[in-house]
Amino acid sequence: MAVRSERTEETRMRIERAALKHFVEQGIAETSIREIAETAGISLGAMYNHFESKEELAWQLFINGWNEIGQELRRRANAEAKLPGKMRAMIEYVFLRYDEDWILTTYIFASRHHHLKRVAPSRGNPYTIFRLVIGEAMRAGEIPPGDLDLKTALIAGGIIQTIDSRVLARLKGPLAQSAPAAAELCVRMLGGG
Amino acid sequence: MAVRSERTEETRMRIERAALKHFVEQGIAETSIREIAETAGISLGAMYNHFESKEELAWQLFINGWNEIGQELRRRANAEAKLPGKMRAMIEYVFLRYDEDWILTTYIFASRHHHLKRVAPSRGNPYTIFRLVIGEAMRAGEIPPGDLDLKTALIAGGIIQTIDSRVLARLKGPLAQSAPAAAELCVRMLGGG
Amino acid sequence: MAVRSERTEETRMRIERAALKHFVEQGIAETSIREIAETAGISLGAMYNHFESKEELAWQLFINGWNEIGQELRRRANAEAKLPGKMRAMIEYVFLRYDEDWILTTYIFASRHHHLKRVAPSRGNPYTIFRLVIGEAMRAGEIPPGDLDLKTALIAGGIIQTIDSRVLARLKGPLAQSAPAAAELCVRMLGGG
Amino acid sequence: MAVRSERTEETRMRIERAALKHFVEQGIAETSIREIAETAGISLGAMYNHFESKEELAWQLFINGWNEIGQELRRRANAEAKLPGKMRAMIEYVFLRYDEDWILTTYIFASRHHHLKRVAPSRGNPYTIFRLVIGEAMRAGEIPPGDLDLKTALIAGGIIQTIDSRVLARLKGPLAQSAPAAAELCVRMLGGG
DNA sequence: GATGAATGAGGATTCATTCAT
DNA sequence: AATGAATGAATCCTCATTCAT
Repeated sequence: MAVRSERTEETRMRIERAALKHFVEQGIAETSIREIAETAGISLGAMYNHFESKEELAWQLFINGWNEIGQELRRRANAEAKLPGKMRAMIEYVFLRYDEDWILTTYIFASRHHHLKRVAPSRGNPYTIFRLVIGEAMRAGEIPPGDLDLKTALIAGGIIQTIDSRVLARLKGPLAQSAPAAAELCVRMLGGG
Repeated sequence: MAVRSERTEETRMRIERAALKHFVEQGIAETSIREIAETAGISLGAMYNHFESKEELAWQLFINGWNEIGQELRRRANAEAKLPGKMRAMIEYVFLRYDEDWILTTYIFASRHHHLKRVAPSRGNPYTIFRLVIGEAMRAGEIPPGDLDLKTALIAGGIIQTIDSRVLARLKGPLAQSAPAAAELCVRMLGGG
Repeated sequence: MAVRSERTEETRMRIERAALKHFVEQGIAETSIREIAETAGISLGAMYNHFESKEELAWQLFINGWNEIGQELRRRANAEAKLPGKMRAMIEYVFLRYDEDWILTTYIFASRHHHLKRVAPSRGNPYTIFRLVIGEAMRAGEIPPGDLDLKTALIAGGIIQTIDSRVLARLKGPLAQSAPAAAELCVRMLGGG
Repeated sequence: MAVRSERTEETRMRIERAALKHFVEQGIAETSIREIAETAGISLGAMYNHFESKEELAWQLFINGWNEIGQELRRRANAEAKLPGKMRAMIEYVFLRYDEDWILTTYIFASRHHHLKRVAPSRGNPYTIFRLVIGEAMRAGEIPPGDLDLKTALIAGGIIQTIDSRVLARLKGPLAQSAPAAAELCVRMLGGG
């Protein structure tokens, strides 16, 4: 039983990695189930023992990662007292996540438009966490007041673009080492520190 | 001749608007030529009198807008002497472009990943313009030195996200009026002003 | 224009005849769209220029024929004054229809279970017509009273089975020539004449 | 061993009932082995410990019932001396069978077309029994001579339709109580009594 | 006997593109 | 230029059946 379960789990993992690879390289719509199956080393039909549909597979990969990032961002932000620490912890986490598993992290951020219609804006959503953190800093007087949504968009968009640019090979080396610099820039933008 | 040409041009425009609408709402891959034709009010076959292929249509819509934005950004940046003016002029332009034609502007930025394999990184590319402007400001001593690519990513990504968030209805009203605030934040991030 | 329309109509007809042939020989579920297309001499994809789906094709073939038979039965019954005449006219029509186009007539009756969930019980429905005619004869005192539904089922089922048995090659020759005998038996069953 | 066998038998029964349910509700082709397994509460693979194939399962369910009905019809007909008694006994049996197990009886008659290619026309076949009984009555002078096949079709088809109409909710209450009326109508049709 | 993952053929449907009219 | 039928490859998904455990 344990053996079966392990094997099943292992197959599922192979499918997920294969799917991520193709989704990131070609896009979701441009990837066929057959391609994923071949890369995963299983038959076409077996795919459906593990996932209901291609869209569901894409969704599961997205939402699990999306929520995990959101939750971890919240946890790391809460562990720090002030904005600079929070911002640095958050950015560091995202960049570390990228260094650990660039393909998953890229997928999550690159496919967010495809899925965002289905995501409630407040459920473990990374955007929301950034918004909360910036809003609190404003209320605490750490940074000057201002258009919260604008600031959130600038910060969150900038961080995601950093990953994007990396994928397009504009930035080299482990991304995490850029986290302090990025965090400092972000805090400075917000008028803190 | 003139009449024919006007009509043709008008049909072409209808096709482009129809395509943009569907591309933005559903994505390029998820949009069929038939849907575009129906929305444009012409027959399926007639599409091919105006465009070589769906991919070519998507590409033309993208690259024309992309280059236009890049060129206009360069022009506006060049018309200003210092970073704050440049940044403000650039952001204002992007936001005005969005207010004028949100569907096209959204399409350009949202579809950039689909097309970026085909885009040389330096040809009238908005990223490149931001990079040049920030790089010049560094060399001129207007802002402290630092990782140019990181800064470019943070600035450019932030601005694009602003549009994205607008589409997801997180920001209201004409976007252009947020340009001064956004520019100031960006300049501050870069350590200028 | 007229030519196009004629051609289109001719293609549609070829599809319908091909579909009927396979549906009757193999059953609806056991017939593939590809088989129909091949028999009709067109490509697989072209099928969908003429019918939305296989189920829709099967349904159109059924409901058009079903309603036509119902309406004609009503017309022929109305043209006669008394039960024997009505019954004979009705049965004759069904049998003639079979002799003219056995494949369509067989299809209609053999596929009725597949479709009957979708049919309102009273809209031009052959059963309903038989029921009306028998009910009127009862009220007119032409035949003794009794369980109307039972009688309708016995009469209608018997007539349809006649066709069925013919298809299974138990009855030979033109079916229409059996109409008078069948009608007489039915009237006798009902206690008329 | 006995225990095992009982369990096995019980499982087999559950499969059969599940299959009948789906076959009657959806049709044979439209029912998957997986659906049957789920309704029966066993795993997909276990199905094949009990039946060779879906078609074989459908066939066994049909032919066992079909032959049982044919044999019992013959037995009941033989136990009566004259046509009215025979007809009444036969119809009563079919109707009782329906009241006892409508789902099986409905399946048998509704699926007969699917299987009839495989059925020899004379092996315990209910049609054949009706044909024999009517033929004998003719030869015995109980009823006037006439087209035997036509009469058989009318009688047998009528009786089956009675069940069909019941399923479509046109007739209410236990069907068996309609047997005397139905038998009388049939005898009258044949010119007997 | 039971389980459910694996297989791979088959089927419905879509779709970009072509082409005769 | 417009029309829309025709083409056939491609895609998603289903399903009967097998088989290792």
